[in-house]
Amino acid sequence: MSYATEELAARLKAAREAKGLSQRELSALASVPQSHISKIENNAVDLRVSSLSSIAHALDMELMLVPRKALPAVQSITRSVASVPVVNAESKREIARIREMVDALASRASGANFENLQRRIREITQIQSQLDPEILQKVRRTIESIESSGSNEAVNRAAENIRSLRNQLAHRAASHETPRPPRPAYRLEEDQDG
Amino acid sequence: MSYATEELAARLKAAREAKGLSQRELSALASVPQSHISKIENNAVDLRVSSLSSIAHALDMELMLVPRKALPAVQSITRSVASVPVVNAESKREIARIREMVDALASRASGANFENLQRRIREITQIQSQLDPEILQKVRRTIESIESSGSNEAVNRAAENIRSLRNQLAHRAASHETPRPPRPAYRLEEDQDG
DNA sequence: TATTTTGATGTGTTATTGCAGATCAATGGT
DNA sequence: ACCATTGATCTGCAATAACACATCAAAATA
Repeated sequence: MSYATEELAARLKAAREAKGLSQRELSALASVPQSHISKIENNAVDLRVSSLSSIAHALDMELMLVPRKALPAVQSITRSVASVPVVNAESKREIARIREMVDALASRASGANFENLQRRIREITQIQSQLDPEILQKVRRTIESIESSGSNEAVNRAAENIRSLRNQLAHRAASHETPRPPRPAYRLEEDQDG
Repeated sequence: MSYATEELAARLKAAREAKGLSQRELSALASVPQSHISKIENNAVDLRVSSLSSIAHALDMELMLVPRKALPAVQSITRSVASVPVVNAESKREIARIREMVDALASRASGANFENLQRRIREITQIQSQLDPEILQKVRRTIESIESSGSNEAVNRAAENIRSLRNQLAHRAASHETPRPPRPAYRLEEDQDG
């Protein structure tokens, strides 16, 4: 469609992929037909604000009006937060599979132990940088080991296991990763006219 | 309409009023019927993204998708930039009148001198905080003085005059205004879970 | 290789926007 | 008192988003 919406469409698609969701999965979350999502991502429709908003919500995003003056700052912030740190397709699939398994498990297991496990999983999948399929497969196997027994003890062991993996990742990241955003990276007052 | 769009509508209205534009003026700028703008501001329609976008553009705003994580930071920034610093109705009218006069003048006058004057006027009307009707009336009188003569010299005098007024305002603001955002006012990583 | 999943595309129907143009009460300006 | 402007509201009409399905080729998975 118009140039103005092009970026929004791209952002939606990027956000969905960053979350490792298929169009159909997203369509379920946002209660919108898959066909429609496809059209939207291809910028083939001029959709309604409510639709855009609900899809954005499903992707943990918010639709906002930001003053031109604040644009550079806002863009910088969203970039630094959303920055999709190159999680390859295989990792995404692995993450998706793990999520499924946990969801399936949720019907049987419950309680503080399980919630703890869920948190650990959320933690490790949120690291994103340094996430590679091997690690994720370990995570998956760990969870599979619960599925058979289902005991509280197994849940705890898995949680601890995953925490350990997460720490390994964090350590790896700390050693040879981008040290830190060196500059503030945004400022107000873009000096828009003399 | 839906709760989600309510804030957008409110922001549009606020932005328009902050610019001292009437619905009809905005409708001209955005090529959208006034009746439609009224409905939009009252959140009575679920409008298309292109419409929202074009109106936002006319108001110097941009439609953006921002990740939940970045929301607090972004809101803080946009607030600090857009912060409608209580320009009362009378001042708004005064500003509008000044703009009209300048537009009218633009048909006769032109050149670097006139552009300079225009910039001065933009500057002073953009200060917004500390703008009171008295000052604005002085500005208007100054411009009126050009209208009669129309000489280049008069234009220059007016520009200088307005610059002086602007400096007074800036000084006033610096002395007993909010000193500075004392805290960063925003941070990333809203610690949204565990 | 066989199966499943994914994203893109098509069809028909319904609901609603968006536009045009007019009206109106309230407010403000002269 | 008179006139202009503002914002809200109504009409009809055309365009099209949104939906529910269905289908399909390509890619991923088994």
